[in-house]
Amino acid sequence: MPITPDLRLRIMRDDLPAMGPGKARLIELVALYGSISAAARELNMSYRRAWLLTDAVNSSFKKPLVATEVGGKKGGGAIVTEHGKKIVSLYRQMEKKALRAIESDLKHLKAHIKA
Amino acid sequence: MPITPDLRLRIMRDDLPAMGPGKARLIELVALYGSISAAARELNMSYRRAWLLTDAVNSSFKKPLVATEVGGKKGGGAIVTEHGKKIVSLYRQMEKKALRAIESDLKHLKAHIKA
DNA sequence: TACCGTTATATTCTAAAAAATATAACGGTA
DNA sequence: TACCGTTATATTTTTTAGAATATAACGGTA
Repeated sequence: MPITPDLRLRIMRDDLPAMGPGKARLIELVALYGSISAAARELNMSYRRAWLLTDAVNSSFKKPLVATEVGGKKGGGAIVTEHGKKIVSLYRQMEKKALRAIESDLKHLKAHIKA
Repeated sequence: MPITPDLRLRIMRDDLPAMGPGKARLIELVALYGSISAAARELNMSYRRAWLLTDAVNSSFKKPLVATEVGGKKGGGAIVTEHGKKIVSLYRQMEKKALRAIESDLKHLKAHIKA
């Protein structure tokens, strides 16, 4: 089925993205691996970029979504706070709701697009 | 109010965008001006890009959304077909529905973002 | 005929985004 | 002490999306 919707939701703060699909995905992988650099590797993204994204998220929200520590047994690491998990989960739910809201119209629209 | 949602809906056909926010806006301006080049000027977009976008739209849909003619009294021009107007209107409605579907969650999310 | 503004199309240039690279500091372990 | 993998940060390079530029053809008008 080659015709699909691509719905991107970004939450802008002063015209800068505070949350969006890339940041959400990154945070999910940070939660999985406990490391910004491991998440970046998984996404084939430079560590710098991944760090800048987490930094932007943390400085956009009132409370941090990602907590980092440098040095230590594993050299350091990052965890996603409980608060952060709730925020990402809410964001994902919003994506799903938005998609559900258009699915019947989408079916109609698809009928007019070449297969 | 500096915190706003930016919701972009793109309809992908074989991983290429068949309809999206840029194409919809362009088509609306073509309808208004009766010309691809006038629409491009209004959008501060190169004519080439505008033409490529309309071309991509027309070749993605079964029936053309934009009909062009070259030469003639005004040098040529472009009109948006009735079918095209319906498609763009449907797309705009989908955007609105998607936004409405998330507005209450958005309010909740906003509360966690710095003012 | 010589223009005019447009569509249609190709080629070159540019600026923004991301990657690559580099470096320092941290806090553990051997 | 000398590593190790990480966070944190700056600088340089590369990629690439879009702009600029150029050209042809079309169908009217003067």
